[in-house]
Amino acid sequence: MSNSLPTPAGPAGTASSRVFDHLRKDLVGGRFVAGEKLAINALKDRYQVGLSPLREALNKLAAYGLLVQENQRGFRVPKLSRDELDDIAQMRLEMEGMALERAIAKGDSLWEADLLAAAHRLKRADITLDKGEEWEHLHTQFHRTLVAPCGSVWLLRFIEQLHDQFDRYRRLGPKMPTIRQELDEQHHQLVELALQRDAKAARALMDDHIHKSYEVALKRYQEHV
Amino acid sequence: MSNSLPTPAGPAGTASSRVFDHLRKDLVGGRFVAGEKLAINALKDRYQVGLSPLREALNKLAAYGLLVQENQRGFRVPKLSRDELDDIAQMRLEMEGMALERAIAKGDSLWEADLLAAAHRLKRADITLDKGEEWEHLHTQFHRTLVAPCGSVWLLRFIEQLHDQFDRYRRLGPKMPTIRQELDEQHHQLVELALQRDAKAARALMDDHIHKSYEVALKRYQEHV
DNA sequence: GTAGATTAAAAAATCGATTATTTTGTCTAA
DNA sequence: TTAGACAAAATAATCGATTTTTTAATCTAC
Repeated sequence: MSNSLPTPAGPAGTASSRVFDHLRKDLVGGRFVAGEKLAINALKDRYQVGLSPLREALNKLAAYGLLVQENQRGFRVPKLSRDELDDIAQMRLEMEGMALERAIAKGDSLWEADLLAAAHRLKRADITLDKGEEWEHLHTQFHRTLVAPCGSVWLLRFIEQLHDQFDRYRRLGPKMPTIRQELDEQHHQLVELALQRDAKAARALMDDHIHKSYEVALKRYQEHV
Repeated sequence: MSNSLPTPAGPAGTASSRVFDHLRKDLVGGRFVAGEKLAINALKDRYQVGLSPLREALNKLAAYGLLVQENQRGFRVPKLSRDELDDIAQMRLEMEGMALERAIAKGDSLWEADLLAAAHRLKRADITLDKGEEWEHLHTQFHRTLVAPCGSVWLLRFIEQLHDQFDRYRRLGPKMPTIRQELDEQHHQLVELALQRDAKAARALMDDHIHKSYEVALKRYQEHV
């Protein structure tokens, strides 16, 4: 996939790619206030990095949609809005539904194994009572695995981007264990339907899953305003 | 649309945004060889800009998908492939079809006027025998106008991105006047169907339009390899 | 000859300082 | 008071030089 975003940079990566990954996580995880203007000098200290790599990371994040750049007045965290949340959720419905159907048509047995593994890891992390980012990462990974063999690099790319945007809403507040459990069960049902190659039922469930997630995100958003 | 790419920066914009716009045009217009490694120092001279703003522009283009960035080894122009062209075309079918249906459902009379105007300008430019980028710009503008009132910022954003990618293939070689005329007629038929609010027929025509464009792009790609 | 090590040249990434622009605060005149 | 002008401070953008890493070239041991 020659066009995908750089994979997370380990200790060997450049300063720019490391701060990009870190900032992306923090932006998606709600560590910044929506609408906030970023104080570049403060970020320099916070992420222990020089001005040049920092600015390069900020530029990438702006092109990716996690920041807004205004000429001569730096970078801000994009505002949140009900309309945009609705937009993002609807786009997720269309695109992840499409991707899931294709993945079910194309996925091989290696995919089946990966999917089971991803679901298992996610469930385990849930039991181990979610220390920080761990569950979030495995959750992202699960959804990524689910649609991975859809055959379209661009579809996957857009879905990833939409997930990041969606999570800015979903992760506004603290955990909601009640709904969470319901959503977790759907993950396993999704695996089952995928293994049975029941595209229609899987898509319906995916729609429901996204819709329930949307309700969580909307509640968070409304509480947060 | 708080999240869209920066609008073209006039003389008042920053060096970074100006070189971004320029590079974007050149990349889409096939002024670079696919797969080519970019010599940053050469670009500095070519675009008359310092290293910092240039690198910021390159970073944005990489996040946008018009460049590939490899840690510690700079930037390259993405390779072209048949598979990717197919992917892009299929995504265009799905997304522009969706956008057009929604635009027809939502567009008001101002949109109708804009659409007629955009189509007219495009036709005129065609008669005036296309001096350089002019036709390309009006063509982009026409397609943008067509789907503009679809109501989804993210859908529009993705379509824009796909157009840029698609045009890397379509604009590989010289003009093809024969097919071009056929495609130009479709632009007017699209306007007509849009004004009649015939979503179904409009979408069918759009599918055909994209399919014909795809055939042009594919031919160009195959000749170019 | 050829794989592997060594060095020299080139290129990428980063730093520290400078310049340009915006923002803030203060003052003045209606 | 309050709109507008001005100056001072803060911030953004850019430059030029330095450091780091990769690439190319050369050499050596088998």
